[in-house]
Amino acid sequence: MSDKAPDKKPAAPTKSTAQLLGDRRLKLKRLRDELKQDPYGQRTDGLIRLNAARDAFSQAADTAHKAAQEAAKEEGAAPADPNADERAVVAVAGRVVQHRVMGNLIFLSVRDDSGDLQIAVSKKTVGQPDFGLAKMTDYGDIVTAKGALGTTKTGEVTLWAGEGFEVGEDAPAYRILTKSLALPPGKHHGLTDPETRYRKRYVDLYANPEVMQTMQTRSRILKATRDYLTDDQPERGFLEVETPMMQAIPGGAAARPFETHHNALDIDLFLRIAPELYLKRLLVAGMPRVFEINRNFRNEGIDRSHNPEFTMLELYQAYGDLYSVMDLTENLFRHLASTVCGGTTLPFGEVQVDYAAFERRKYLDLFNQHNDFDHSDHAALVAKGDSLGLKTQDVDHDVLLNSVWEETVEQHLIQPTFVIDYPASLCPLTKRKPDEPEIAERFELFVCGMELANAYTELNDPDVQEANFKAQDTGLTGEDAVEAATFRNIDEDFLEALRVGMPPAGGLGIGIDRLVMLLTNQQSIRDVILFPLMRPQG
RNA sequence: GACCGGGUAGCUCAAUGGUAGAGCAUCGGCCUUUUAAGCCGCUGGUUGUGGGUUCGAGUCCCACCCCGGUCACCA
Repeated sequence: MSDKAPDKKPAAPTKSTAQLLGDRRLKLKRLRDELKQDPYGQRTDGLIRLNAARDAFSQAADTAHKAAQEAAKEEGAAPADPNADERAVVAVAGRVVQHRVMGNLIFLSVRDDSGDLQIAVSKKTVGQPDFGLAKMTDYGDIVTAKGALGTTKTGEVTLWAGEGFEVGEDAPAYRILTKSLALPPGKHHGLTDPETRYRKRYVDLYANPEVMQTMQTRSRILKATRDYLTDDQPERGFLEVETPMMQAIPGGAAARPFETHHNALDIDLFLRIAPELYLKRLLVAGMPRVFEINRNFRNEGIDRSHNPEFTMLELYQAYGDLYSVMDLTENLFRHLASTVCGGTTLPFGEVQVDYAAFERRKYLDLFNQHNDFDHSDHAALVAKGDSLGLKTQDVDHDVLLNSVWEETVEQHLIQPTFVIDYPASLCPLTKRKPDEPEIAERFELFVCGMELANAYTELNDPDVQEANFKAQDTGLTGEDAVEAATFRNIDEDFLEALRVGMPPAGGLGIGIDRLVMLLTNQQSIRDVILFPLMRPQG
C-alpha cells in the first residue's frame, strides 16, 4: 500500500516552491531524455571572458557586415559573401541573468566575473535543436555560446550565436553547460536581504556584481602587498612565512582564544590570537625580514569592524625600529591606493581620504587637543570619565586616560594619522625611548576613526620581557584575573629564544580586512570577507 | 550579554484586530532586435517558531530562533 493519500499535501517545502523546482527537474529530464544533452556538461576549451569578448567587438566590422546584409537584401542578387564578414567570432560561457524570448529570437544576458554580455539566439540561424536549448534555458543556468560579435538595433554589443563560423557537432552555437536546480533571486530587485546575502554568498556574488568586484579588489590588494614586501628594493626583500595557527600557548596579544583539542597527542590547543611570538623566533633564527599574512582568531564580539577570524599582516624588520616600519606602512598604503584603486584620494562613506601624506601626532598632544583639560589633571580626568560612563574607580590614571582618549580622540582621526609617543605604562611589551623612559616606541595608525595598524620597536631584552610577562600575569584583579588565568601563560620557549638573542627590530601589524574596507569603501567588515561568521540556522 | 529595529509567495514589497495581496519569476498561448521586453491566461502562502488574549491575530501580549544597528567585550 502506498502511503500517499491523494488529498494529502506535501509538507515543507511549500507547494509553490515544489512546483518551481519541479519545472527545473522536468527540464533536466528533458535535456537528458529528449535532447540527449548532459545537463552537467564537459570541459569546454577556447572560452574567453565576457569583458574580453566585448573588447573583441569591432564597430567597423559590424557596420560593414550590416551594410553587406542590406545590400544582399535589396539587390535580390548574390547573397552576402560569408568570407567578407570581418566580425570577431568568440566562444563564451556564463550564468544566465536575463532571458527574453521574442518568439523565434531569444536574448539572454550572461554574467561572469568580468561582467555581462548579451547573447542573441536566432531560430533561423542555429536551427531547431540549439534554439530549443536556448528557449528552455532558465535564469541561473550556466551556458556557452559561440558566434560573431555584433550589435542590436539599440547598439548593444551582442554575441550572435552560430554566426560567422561553421556550426557542427564539435562547434555548437549554444549549449547548456550546467542546469541550475535552485530558485534564483529576482532579476529586477536581485538579492538584498543581508542575512541571505552572507549565508548564500555563492548567490550574492553573481546576483550583485559589486560584491564580486570588492572581492577581486581584495585579492589584488593582497597580491600587491606581497609583491611590494618581497621585491628587491633595498628597504624591502621580506620573506613570507607561515607559522602555527594551533598553539599550545596563545600569545602575542591580549585576547580570548578559541580552544580545541588534539586527539592523538591528547592535548588542548588554541587557535592563535597573533603570530608575533613565532615571527620573532624567526628573527632570532636569522631571517632578518619576515612577514605573514593569515588568519588570527579572537573569541570576541562581532560588529562592523570585528569578525572572530580576521586576516592580519604581521611584519618584522631586524635592525629597524618603529620609524622604519612607519615609513614602510605609509609607502605601502600609498602604493596600494594608487596602483590597485587608481589614486591617492579615495572615498570612504562621506569623506575623501587622502593617502598622499600621513600625519604624525603625539598621543598626549591629541588628548589635550580634544579635551578641555590637561592629561595630567587626575581630578578632571575622573570627572570626564564619569561623564562618559567609564569605570573610574580603582583604575590607574593612564588606563583611564586611555579610555577617555579612545572616547574623545579616535573619532576625530579621519585622515591617515600615526599616533606616536604612547605612555609606556600602556605598552608593557614595547621598548621605551632611550632618552624618555616613560614614553613607548609605539605607533598606531588611524584612518576614518578605525585602528588600521599597530607597531613597535620590539623589546628584545629577555629579562625585561620576562619581568613584563610576570607583571602582566599578576597585574589583573577580580574576574579579569580568573578569566586571564585560563589562557595567559608565560611562553618559556619564547623567552629562551630571546636569550639566544633577537636583533633589534621594528614590528608591524596591519588589519587587512579593515584595510580592504577602506580601499573598497565598504562600511562593514562582513562586506570584505567572503564567508563571515554566521550563527547556524536552527 | 543589553537595548532598538526587522523576519509575509522563489525575489522585491503591501495588508484599521475582520476573506492574506501586488509586481517580477514559474507554467500555457502570441511574438525575429529585446534591455525590468510586451500582451492574454493559469498558478503560487504553516505570515520565523511555540504559546496566549479575542467571536476573530500577519496585526495585540509572552517566550524563543535568526538578521541588522547601537552599546558592552576587545595591551
